[in-house]
Amino acid sequence: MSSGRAISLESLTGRLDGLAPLSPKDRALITSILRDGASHPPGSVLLQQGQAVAGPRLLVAGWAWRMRSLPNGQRQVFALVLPGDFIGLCWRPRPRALSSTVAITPVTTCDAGALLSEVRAGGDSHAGLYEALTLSSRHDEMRVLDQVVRLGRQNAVERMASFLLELDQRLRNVGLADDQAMPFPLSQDALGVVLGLSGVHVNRTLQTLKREGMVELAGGFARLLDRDRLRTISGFEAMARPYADAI
Amino acid sequence: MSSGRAISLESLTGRLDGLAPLSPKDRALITSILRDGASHPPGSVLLQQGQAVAGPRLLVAGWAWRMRSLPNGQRQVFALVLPGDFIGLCWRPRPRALSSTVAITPVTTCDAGALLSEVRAGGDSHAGLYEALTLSSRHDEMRVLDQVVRLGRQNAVERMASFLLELDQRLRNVGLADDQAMPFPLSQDALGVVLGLSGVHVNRTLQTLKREGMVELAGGFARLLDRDRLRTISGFEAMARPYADAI
DNA sequence: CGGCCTTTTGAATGTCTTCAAAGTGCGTGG
DNA sequence: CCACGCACTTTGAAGACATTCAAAAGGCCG
Repeated sequence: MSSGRAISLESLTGRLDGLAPLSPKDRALITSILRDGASHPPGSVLLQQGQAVAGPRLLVAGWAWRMRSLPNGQRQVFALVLPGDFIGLCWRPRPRALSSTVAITPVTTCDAGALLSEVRAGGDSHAGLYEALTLSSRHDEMRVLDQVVRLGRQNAVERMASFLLELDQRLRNVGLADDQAMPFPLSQDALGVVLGLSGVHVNRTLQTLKREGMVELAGGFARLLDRDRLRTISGFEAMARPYADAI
Repeated sequence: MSSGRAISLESLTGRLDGLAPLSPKDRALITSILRDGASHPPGSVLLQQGQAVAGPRLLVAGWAWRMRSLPNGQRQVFALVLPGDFIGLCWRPRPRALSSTVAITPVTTCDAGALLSEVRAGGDSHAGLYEALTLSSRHDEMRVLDQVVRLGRQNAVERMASFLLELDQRLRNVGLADDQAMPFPLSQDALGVVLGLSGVHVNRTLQTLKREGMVELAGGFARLLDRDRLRTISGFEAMARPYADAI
């Protein structure tokens, strides 16, 4: 877990504490599951659609996507999974996965099974962490709805703006980006898969945003130079919404 | 609750029992909440995005859509809500709604707050119903993923086929449709809103399906004349998947 | 019958995809 | 150090799919 892309313990507890106040016991539990991680090369299937979930894991470093593979060989992405996000988190025993989770970059994950069972067994002593985990799942759902809006109602430029703002907010939230720049390991083709666009059109769309001075994208990093204009273009405050309890 | 479109008690308990075996106590509880319903005209907002949920309700008759209103006046539909579906079902106190639910047709709903609190308080005595409710929410999530696939990867004919099959399966599952026909109260414009297409293009798409003898659509009813071919066209077995436990 | 909503049709336009090829950057091995 | 290979980016041109605008036709209810 030495990658520069790995979430720090502070950022992880910070993110969850922002969702619901954590007790010292909660923090200790989080610390304990971070002890040993597993590495997965790009393309690794972290969770297979239709199969029973072995146990929840925490993504610590790298990027993955949550997607469905279609019978005709196509695939559709529902959301990105970033450091600090859980994979296969579910309160019922051995649930079956509705979607696959696949590593895009090299990825590090930790077993979160112990965390889940401790919280479940702990009752009130882990009420804060329980609440934080539930809210975290809620946000996953919210991001899928954002994706529906992108795919259903937005053109290429709008999708790109909305998606870049989402990434910006999420990565800053876990301390992996700052005001200046964020890591951006996606190829233009991969970006097209996420946004439901061809790689060629992603290229032209990015050129527009660059020409207008809103975005810089090079060397594995992205800079949002004009967030206000991007927000205007994106058309909905996908990521400006408070991280609040939500159906 | 006299509408011909209302779900019967048998169908409702049947649907939930298919998700998880219900006890007699579960069935009595379901019966009790069906006693009095409220009527809402088309366009009624049953649940408002961003607002705290007053309490869960059960849709008994009529159709609604779960959607988001965008700042620019556009709207995006995430899923249809049909008789037997819950609205605002959530295990946490006073959650905030991520999406609005709006009546398309005249609608009847029942308060399901008592059901939720009884199940929560009842512990093991309502384990079956608890499981059924949780799975029901899971299926709502699954249908949103189906919608993402439609919007992201399918053309007009494919979307239409996939959507009609979904409706067919869901309505038959609650006894509101049979092998022959299903009620179909949506105008072509409304259908376009659901599928992310213009009303005009919905019209042309339907003509294709009718000309090919796959669908009949008139007088508020739809007939799927060639389900096999529709399944082939739809490209993914959205609704043929077993209603199983799933992430 | 008249009004209103819905469906149908035509034509022009727009956005994105596809195919093909050229250009760029970077690491590996000679 | 240079040459090569490979993946990614960029560019052009043609075509597919869906939208928009406008108008005509159909159906239902007062």
